[in-house]
Amino acid sequence: MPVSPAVKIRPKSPAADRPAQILAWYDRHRRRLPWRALPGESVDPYRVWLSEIMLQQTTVQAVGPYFTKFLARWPTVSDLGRASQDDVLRMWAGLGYYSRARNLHACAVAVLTDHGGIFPDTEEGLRSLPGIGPYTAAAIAAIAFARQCMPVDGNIERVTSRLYAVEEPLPKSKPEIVALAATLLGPARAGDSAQALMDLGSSICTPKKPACSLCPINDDCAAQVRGDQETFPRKMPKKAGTLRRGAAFVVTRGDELLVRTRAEKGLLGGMTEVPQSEWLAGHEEAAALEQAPTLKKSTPWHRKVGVVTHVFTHFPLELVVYTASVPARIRAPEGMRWVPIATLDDEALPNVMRKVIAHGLG
DNA sequence: CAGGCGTGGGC
DNA sequence: TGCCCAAGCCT
Repeated sequence: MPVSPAVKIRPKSPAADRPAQILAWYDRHRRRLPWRALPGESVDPYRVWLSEIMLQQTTVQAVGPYFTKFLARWPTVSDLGRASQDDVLRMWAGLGYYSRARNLHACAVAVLTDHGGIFPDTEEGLRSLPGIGPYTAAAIAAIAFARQCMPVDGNIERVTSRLYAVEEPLPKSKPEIVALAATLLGPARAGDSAQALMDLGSSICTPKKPACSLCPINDDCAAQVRGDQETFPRKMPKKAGTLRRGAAFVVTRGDELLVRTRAEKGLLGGMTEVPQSEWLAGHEEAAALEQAPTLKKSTPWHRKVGVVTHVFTHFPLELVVYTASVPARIRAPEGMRWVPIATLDDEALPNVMRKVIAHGLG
């Protein structure tokens, strides 16, 4: 008996079955990650929270070692709440977006002092804590507490916008995408539904060259049917930042280096740096040199050949590096301190400063 | 509410 | 190389 045409064109996954299709795929292809409980294992809200904060705008690969380090040093949220912010910043150094580390510590303190060391178990309660926004609150509520929430991150935005071919560009389309993503939530297993979409987005429904042939809901995807799935999600063009320049001063006193701590808020807040000029778009090197630390009457500065470049999210940076070596009797100027070069790894040094120091000492 | 806020990897 | 991107939040 010949196969009827109707059989060939019937979708294999009607829209109503999407949540089940997605969960079935997840049960076969889920990633095993350090912060994920295995099937049947109890979920630790602390681990879920810690991983979600670290994963904000950060790749799984980068987070791995940091998550392990944090968990070993502070096994519970109460342990973290009793730590000093400086210890937390030092442990976070290199991971970027340092306000996350400050908020992480503030959140642990709040959970310890205001909630007896127990995380709130609702989306609303979580949302009130520092560093926990709409996405993270929904993610923790769903994954750690089985609440019926669908967090919407970059992955889920992409999957959803392709599935429904959402034409409106982000960020205006965000509310629409959030509403559409919620339809992918099954009647149970909310946390698995969310993590399934994230895994799907990271491994199959990728920004470039998505592997649609492997997707469990490919024949149900509006963009895939049209063939322009790579163009989703639509986004508003972002404007580029202006190049800023400055001068950094690498001053040694024997085997010690002169450093200071940045202001608590703003760019690289609370992190360690070498003394340096302001970073300005209309930078003039002579003026920058006037902002060198005052050490003795005529410190002989040596300008290192070349520049250190660094690209922040919103502007590129070029730093020229001056070095000086001063005698042992020279004291650190107001607000600065000497630290042994051998212990620099223990400082809260952002990567841009590690580049500067390497350039200056090299 | 648009812009500030790090870093590393992929192409 | 230069650009885009990666489990966003805060103001």
